[in-house]
Amino acid sequence: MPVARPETSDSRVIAHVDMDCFYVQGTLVLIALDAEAMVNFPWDADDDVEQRQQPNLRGQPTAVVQYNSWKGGGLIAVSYEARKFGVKRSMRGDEAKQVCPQIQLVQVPVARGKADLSIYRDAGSEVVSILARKGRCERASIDEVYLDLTDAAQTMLAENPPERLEITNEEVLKSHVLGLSLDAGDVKEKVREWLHRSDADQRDKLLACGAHIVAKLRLQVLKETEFSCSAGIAHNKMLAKLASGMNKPAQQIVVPFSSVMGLLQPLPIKKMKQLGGKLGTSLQIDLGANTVGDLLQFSEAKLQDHYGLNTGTWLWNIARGINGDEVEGRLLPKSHGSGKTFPGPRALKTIASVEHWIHELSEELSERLISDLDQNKRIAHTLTVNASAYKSNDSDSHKKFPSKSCPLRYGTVKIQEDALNLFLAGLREYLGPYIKTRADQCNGWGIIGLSVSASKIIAIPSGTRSIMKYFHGQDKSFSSMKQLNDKIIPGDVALSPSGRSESYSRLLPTETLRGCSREGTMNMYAMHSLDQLEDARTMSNDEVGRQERCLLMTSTDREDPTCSPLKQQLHDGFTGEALPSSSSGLVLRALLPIGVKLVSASLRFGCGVSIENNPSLLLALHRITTSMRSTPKKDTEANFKSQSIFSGTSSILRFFQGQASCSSPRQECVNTAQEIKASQSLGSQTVDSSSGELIEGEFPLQLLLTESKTLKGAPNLRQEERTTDAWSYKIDEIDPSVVNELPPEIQKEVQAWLRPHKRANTLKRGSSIVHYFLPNKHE
DNA sequence: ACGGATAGCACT
DNA sequence: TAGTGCTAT
Repeated sequence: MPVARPETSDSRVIAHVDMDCFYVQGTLVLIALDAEAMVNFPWDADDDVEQRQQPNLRGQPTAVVQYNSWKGGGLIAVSYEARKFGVKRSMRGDEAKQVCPQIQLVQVPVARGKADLSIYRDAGSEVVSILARKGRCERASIDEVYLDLTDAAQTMLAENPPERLEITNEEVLKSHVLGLSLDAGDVKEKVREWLHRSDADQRDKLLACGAHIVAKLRLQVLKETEFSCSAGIAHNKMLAKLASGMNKPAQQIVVPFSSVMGLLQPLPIKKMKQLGGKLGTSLQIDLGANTVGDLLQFSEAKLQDHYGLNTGTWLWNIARGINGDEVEGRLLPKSHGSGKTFPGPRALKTIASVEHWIHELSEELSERLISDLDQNKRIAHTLTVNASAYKSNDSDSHKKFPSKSCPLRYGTVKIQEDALNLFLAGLREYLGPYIKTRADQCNGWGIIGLSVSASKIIAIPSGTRSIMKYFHGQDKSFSSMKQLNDKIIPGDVALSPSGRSESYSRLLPTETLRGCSREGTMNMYAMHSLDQLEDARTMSNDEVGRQERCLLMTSTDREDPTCSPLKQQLHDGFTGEALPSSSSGLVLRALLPIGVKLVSASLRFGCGVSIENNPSLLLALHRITTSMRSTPKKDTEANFKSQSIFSGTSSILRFFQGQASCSSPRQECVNTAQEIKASQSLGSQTVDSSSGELIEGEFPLQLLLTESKTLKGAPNLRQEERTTDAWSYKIDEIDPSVVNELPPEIQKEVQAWLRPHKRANTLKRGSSIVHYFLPNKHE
């Protein structure tokens, strides 16, 4: 009973909308295509035959297939026409041809030797941007959303109740209403009657309003995208989802409260979301429950005994049509991944081949991360590598390949290197203590699947607004994340030429380029929209700036710019020219700590100043702001607080002043993920908190600056894991008078930042920089 | 010795 | 936390 039970009488209006179809290639393709969405698109009739234009596949049995060389490829989507022939997802292309000889097979685009689903994702985003207009919207998958239309429905009911509402579109009359007897007569008339009757239950009226709203939305989607979709309208997510699949394609259905039990009772348990797998099987076998109705006989306690508190309560609830899950207002995915399988004979057996594919996957991932940053101002914080492998000779050949993750550094090359290192660390662990990695040999192992993914994607905070405003003369930033999302996501979906690596600078607005090039050639990526970078640039205006730039250059940036075309380009973007000097030394002094923090974070996370690395600066700043923020306990970013690396100014200053020149970092290999971690942790222990002195005689940051070299042979895994102590930031040692030199509009904020204990409580949370730069309260 | 590529989430 | 497992499409 510790689990809270959601309201039994749920009068929310929730819709689940499911795309029936999908995209094209320049024009149109589809996932589970549907007649209405079909427009002409190129089609490859038989791989070896010439391409011919298929003007119209409307109404024809069609399927989308990826990788056709082996048994015709695998189907990932099947049109409704083809389904009638028994064609099913996950069939082979050849099988599909057997049961449906006339089937048209459309191929998923291939990029970098792997299936590329970006067009589907883009299509999904298009639809989301439309569906999000009328209420809270949650992107549930690439082609599904949940909508919370409660507010809109209530408003509608108050202002324009159904019984007075004239039909503005016929679509709503095509709604299905679960439980409405359809035996006789004019169905439309009955639906009209149901939707508009004035004596209806309040909740039914709300649903009726929801039906109107959804009908309009679906028409809008069709009009703007040519995609059709189906929808379920009910009082909660579970019911809406369940219903949306009942009448496809291009239809919608309402689930009145009164028909919920009738719907669920006979429903095979496996049809319920979440119960399609092992849990559902267990319910059948262990409890003998084959329908949802069968679950009713079990007490909540009994279900909890079997499946735990949460799952038990959840089961008890859904058997009764109760589901309190909220519609999360989230239009964007929480992670990005790129993966590929190498089945059977194609298994990867050499480090070199693995490296190749990791590079390919990482490249795609990096591209998508840049797009995300560009379009949504979000930064991913964690890089994870996963693999599935087999061991042919050894005993426990069924061990799972461990997944490994590390902080994510932006930049294709960095991701490639980090990913490879993560893989190698995983492989080492997988193979056990004996590592024989003579490359290019049959080592008795094979890699069947590889995937590289990025998670912990967090929107860039807007903590430095007023400061940015001062330096920039105007406020281009967003005051809040929500605003940012609202502004960027829905409208701008189709705008930018989603990050091709050919020319990053071409993606920059000319305004940005002007601003940067005039002042030197630090060609900062995406500077235009990111106020934090303004700070970063300002910070680089004097000798400290010079040292920064020096420090920020990685060894490979400096020494080996030609290791890849991209790298070359990036290198070309940075010339290390002096930047104009600052106007006010005092301002700089006041802001120096911020700059130092930036630099420190940059170093810590191994980023350098180059186009592709500027996202890392953002990342760094983000880490700073999140780690400095005094975190409400519910804050999911609370984890960053333990990393508070910016707590020590005097020592930092000393540190910088002590570095008269920037010596060439010695080349050192970072061999494993552990070492990456260790070295990055090292950044925060550069200065000892008590003494304020460098811990090691040799400049330890050099370790950070070295790129990890690609390993072809055995990784040399060191076990030592250094633990870190955060610096303690001596805020009091900053001369308070510098604040007076600051422009009035930011004085208050900086002051509060310098003396948080005095000002913290008086300042409003939210838009203020103080919010982000407060030291952490402990626990 | 193939169902592929991707996501999200709960649990530990 | 990071890593595993399950579920879904």
